[in-house]
Amino acid sequence: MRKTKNTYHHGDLAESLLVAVDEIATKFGLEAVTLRACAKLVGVSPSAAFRHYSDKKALLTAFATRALDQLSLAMSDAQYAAVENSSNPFHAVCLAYVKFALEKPAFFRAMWREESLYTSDKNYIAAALNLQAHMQAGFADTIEDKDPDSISPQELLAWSSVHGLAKLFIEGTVGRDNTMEEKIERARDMIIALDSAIK
Amino acid sequence: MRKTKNTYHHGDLAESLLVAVDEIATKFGLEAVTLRACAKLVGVSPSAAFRHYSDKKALLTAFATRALDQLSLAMSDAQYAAVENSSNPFHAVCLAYVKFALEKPAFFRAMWREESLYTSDKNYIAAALNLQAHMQAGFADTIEDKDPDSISPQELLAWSSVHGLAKLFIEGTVGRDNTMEEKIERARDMIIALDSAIK
DNA sequence: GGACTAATGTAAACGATGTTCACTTTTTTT
DNA sequence: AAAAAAAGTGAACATCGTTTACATTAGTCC
Repeated sequence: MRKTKNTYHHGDLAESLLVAVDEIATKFGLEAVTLRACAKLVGVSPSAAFRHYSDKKALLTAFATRALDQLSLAMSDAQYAAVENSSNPFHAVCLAYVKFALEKPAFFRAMWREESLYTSDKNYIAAALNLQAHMQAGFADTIEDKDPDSISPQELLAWSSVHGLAKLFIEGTVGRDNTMEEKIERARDMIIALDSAIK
Repeated sequence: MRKTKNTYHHGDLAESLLVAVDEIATKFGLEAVTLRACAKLVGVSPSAAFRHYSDKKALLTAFATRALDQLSLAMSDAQYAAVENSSNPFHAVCLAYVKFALEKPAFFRAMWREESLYTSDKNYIAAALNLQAHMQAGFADTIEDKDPDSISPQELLAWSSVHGLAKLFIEGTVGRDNTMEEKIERARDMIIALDSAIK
């Protein structure tokens, strides 16, 4: 797989650390992500990480940025598929958002943890704006929008509600004893209610 | 103010620690809340806290519970005032939710930080259910609800959207360079959109 | 009113974490 | 081939949450 001849120089530590964050977060939760654990997983001394990231926060910001991109991708995939099936793209995009949160909670939580992110980071902001664009693209045919640069109240409602539902699910505030399927069903119902409120 | 005669026994350390959490969180943010800092602020040794809370998490859970109660109160106040003024109670309750988040971000964030809370704590769950009840009470005249025990899709939409908007504001994802007034205005607009989607 | 007990505090220590610093090893440049 | 830059190491530090053994106070019972 990877040439482990020269063990001193790693090759692409920056990337490997991100993979390590992924692994640990997925397996043991975001709280278990520690610099030392990542370093150990990669097989490198803790201080090595600082050659590539100024901070733990910087590493997590990079990870969050990547997570945002994944979500954007999932949403545009869903939209594309909906157009193919000639089903409702608005529904599809909204549902994709909630589904992503349910299926990859570590990623979803990571991308919105302001307290452990540099939310002013250029790449992070760009990814967030990109996500917003994908969101609005999904709304395009459903919500009439005069000014495509700003967010209309309807768009804000749509985004807020899927975001909020995802959060409520993940926090366990809502649907604590629902199965995954039931949660998705509830999400679908909410999105239908949302739909009728928007057009 | 407080009799500082006997410095050994504090009197009501459990309560004082909660006040300390409040002070530090409000002044320096939730991340600055550390057991040692709280203890120092109260004037007590770090280990003393463990006589009253099994954990840092337990302390934060108690704080979150209190925050939930405050939010419940703010919402029922808003509802009451709206009824007095014969303005729209649904709008009032929703706006109160977002306003609380904007005005007391530390509290709002504290109550939803699953990662640092015992979300299965009895009191915490009770407070969360109570909040939900206040929410639904605010919706009562607006959203027709067959089964008052469960949450209808419309109610879920309402809750999700105000919760989501609050989060988006606090995270800085939306309205990063809006003033407080502008944010409230946007919230109002969103709630109006929500309203027309629900009845 | 004193003795016993429970409650509540302290001080010192531990392991884990993020981070820094002086140093070494490899890679790149010239 | 030499010099400079890049990427890694290991030891150390401060801080944090937490535990342990001990000290002090408050409450209760005879």
